[in-house]
Amino acid sequence: MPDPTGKLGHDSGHAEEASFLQAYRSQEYPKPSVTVDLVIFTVIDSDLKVLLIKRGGHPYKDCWAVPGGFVKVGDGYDDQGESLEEAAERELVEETGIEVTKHEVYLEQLYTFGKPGRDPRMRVISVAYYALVRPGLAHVVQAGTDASEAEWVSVNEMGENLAFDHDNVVGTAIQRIRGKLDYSPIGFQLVPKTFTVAELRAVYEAVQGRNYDPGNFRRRFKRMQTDGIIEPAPGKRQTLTKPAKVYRFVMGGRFPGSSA
Amino acid sequence: MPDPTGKLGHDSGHAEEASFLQAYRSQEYPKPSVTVDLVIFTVIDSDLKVLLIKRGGHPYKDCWAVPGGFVKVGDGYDDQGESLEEAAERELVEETGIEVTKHEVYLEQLYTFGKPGRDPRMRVISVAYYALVRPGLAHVVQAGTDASEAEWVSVNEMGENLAFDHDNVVGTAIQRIRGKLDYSPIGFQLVPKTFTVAELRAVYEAVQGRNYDPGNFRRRFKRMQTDGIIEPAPGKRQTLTKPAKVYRFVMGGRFPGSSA
DNA sequence: TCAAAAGTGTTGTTCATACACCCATGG
DNA sequence: CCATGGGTGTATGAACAACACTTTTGA
Repeated sequence: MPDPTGKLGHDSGHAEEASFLQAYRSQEYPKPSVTVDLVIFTVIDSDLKVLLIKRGGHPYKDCWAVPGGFVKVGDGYDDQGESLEEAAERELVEETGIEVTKHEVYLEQLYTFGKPGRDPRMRVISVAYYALVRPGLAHVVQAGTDASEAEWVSVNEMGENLAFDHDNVVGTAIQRIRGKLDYSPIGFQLVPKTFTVAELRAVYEAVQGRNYDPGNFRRRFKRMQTDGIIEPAPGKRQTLTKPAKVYRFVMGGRFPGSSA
Repeated sequence: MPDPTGKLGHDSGHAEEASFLQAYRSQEYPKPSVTVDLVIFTVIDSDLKVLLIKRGGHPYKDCWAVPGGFVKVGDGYDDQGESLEEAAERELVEETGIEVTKHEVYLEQLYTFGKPGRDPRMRVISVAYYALVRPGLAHVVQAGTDASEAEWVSVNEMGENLAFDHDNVVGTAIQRIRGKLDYSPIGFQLVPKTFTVAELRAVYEAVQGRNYDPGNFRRRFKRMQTDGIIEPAPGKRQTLTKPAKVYRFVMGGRFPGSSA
């Protein structure tokens, strides 16, 4: 939208017209490469994990990094390529074999990282997304990856040695989901489609990195139920001791305070 | 970060790496244009306003749009150009004459819009920022704009007829500040450096589009004071009737719940 | 003196936290 | 029977909302 012509607009014969033409002939200006990076979360064994990929080539060879790829840009007027969201979904399928619509994966734009020098080869601007994958789907990962090593890494065991500025990217993503957990329904995206109170609580504890009082959490859970956010589901869950009721997330029910 | 070489990346020797990079630099893939758009807010007459610019050229000639410009990308290894943040700051100065550091303007990345076709001329990916400008500085705008019309437009009087997808951009920005107002100190960025309780309340009302109970808001105000977020400032503010005490924002005091 | 805005008090509701407690089941 | 975890009750305090109320000023 910002447009080159807009400000200088009146195409009279000013010195500004030069830059007008330059801007319009898009090839004159150098353009950055634009990629989409994906921070993919899941919860395994009550532990928040991120999908990392071991880099096979330079730079940062043998370092762990977050999966990502170039945004497909068309080459003309007719074809302007894919959207950022589509690029992110495509990347998710390529890396994990998981399809967003089919598996009801939550995918949201996180932040755009564009500091010069973050990729030593060239100017790269990277639009980061984060995805929340249900535990049951986590296994699919092995199949989707081509040759490169992929692994679920606990956010607690993760050092500060990721490739590029991916430490920052992952850190930002963690902050985001921690912040959103309390006032948006993202917690349900990290739990099986039917779940018990304790399972949801485990997710909350994994994300926030602290313990919740079981009784208080149950009350909070009940409030969500009366608000129509969750509802009982048929069946029970077998635990170590007493079997527990299972619930499911109600897609239509609006979360309190989530007008957006 | 996603990298081209990463996935394919079986490049063996270091010697090869240089030439590999050179080879890669040749633009095999088409790249998008990347711009920075700016949603600049201020509060005038207890009304939330956005700075819009009338477009002089096509497309969307004579439509109102949000200011924006291209991100400067270097053309080589040494120079990779300016960061997104720098581009946003530069754009702010160019359009309004306001300097971020000097005038303590709040500037934050909002969202990245990249749908194909949003600019009919070419593929444009636009990283949007929003800025919060104190009322006293709003006048500077007239000076900074070159030829093109610029105007503070009330968000309430704004239709759905902005250029490109700028309706969406502005709408997203409004949502953002509405959401952040309650749990972050952004409200102080829309008020003079010293302010009264009523002035801050007016800002809150302008942003949220609803009225706050003066008594209750005062209590909330006091709580911020005991929390060390704001402190009394010397002087008084002359109002229509009874003069009011003025306060100032304490830069160091951390906002409750704003760990990030 | 009167309107308007500054400033205070009171009450009720909701929600988070802490913590004590009962109940059912598998070992 | 007994430990574990499912499930319930109660008390406290913080914060918000609604609303009545007093005080201070300029016109």
